[in-house]
Amino acid sequence: MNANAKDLDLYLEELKSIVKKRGLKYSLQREQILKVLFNAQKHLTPEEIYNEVKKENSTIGLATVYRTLSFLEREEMVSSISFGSEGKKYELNRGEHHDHMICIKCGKIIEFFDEELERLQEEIAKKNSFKLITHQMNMYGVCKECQE
Amino acid sequence: MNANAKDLDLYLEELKSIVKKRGLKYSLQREQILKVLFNAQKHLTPEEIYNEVKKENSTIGLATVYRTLSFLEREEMVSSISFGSEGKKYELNRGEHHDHMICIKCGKIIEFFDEELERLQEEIAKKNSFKLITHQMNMYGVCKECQE
DNA sequence: TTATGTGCAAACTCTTTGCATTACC
DNA sequence: GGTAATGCAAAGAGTTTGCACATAA
Repeated sequence: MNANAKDLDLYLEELKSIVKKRGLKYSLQREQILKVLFNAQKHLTPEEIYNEVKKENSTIGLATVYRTLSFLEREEMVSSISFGSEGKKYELNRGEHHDHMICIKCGKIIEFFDEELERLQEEIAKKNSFKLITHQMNMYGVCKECQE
Repeated sequence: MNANAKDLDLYLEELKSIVKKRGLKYSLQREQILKVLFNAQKHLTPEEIYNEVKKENSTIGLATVYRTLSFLEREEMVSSISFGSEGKKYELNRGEHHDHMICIKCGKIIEFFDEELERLQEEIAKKNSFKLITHQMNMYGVCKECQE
């Protein structure tokens, strides 16, 4: 059992406990969708998730993917991001908050976390009597590779 | 002639010069859409813009609004923002860049500008060899009024 | 057993496109 | 007069919903 497999188990446990807490049911589909999100090294569209799950479970429906993503987002296990004219993309919440640098050439999304940025926002919110819940900082530009 | 009327004229002049530069044509519809964006005190959906223009010009088509918004965004006269499950909303670019605080209760968008935030981003981009072009910082939370 | 989840298809919303007509230059 | 813009309707994309059936608890 490697570290990754262990981590996945933790997510599956979390899913089980949420499902139980809400009096809902655990299903293979929910597990498969979560697994795909876990294994992805990037943000995925519902369509991409659907195609990925389909490799293991040819009968899954796209509607199930949409329903599951809404459910997982409501339960804060995944987050979505959308930019430009592209649709929503989803990622698994891996604990700590982060922001995004988005390459306008290749579409790659680079995640980052900056302590000072977090502090600064709190300050700006306070200054405006705004009760901050979450934020999304998206920086658009050209990634290192695409500059060459 | 008040200050506002003067400002609007400047935007109309800018539109005329862009249209000329591109070898395109000036139209009443483009002018009316720009005027609506100028008068709006908030971000507008294409549908809202369409309804607003319709009050003065009952034959305008929704497709024209979409086409004009794409055009104005391409020419950097307007910007769009989209959040949550809501569609895109548009605003006139009034010269200086700003970020947004979005109230999750009433949907209000509060604009702000913070010098230090701008500086910090440049720094983060540089640290990651990312060529920054623009950014969007969206802070989600509850506005002063909705906290009461 | 019984309520929830699923798959399918239809419906819906938002946006884009083709085309004949209009209007700008 | 020639070309771009418009309005309309139809087509597309992305997403949601209704319903019968399957399945977890």
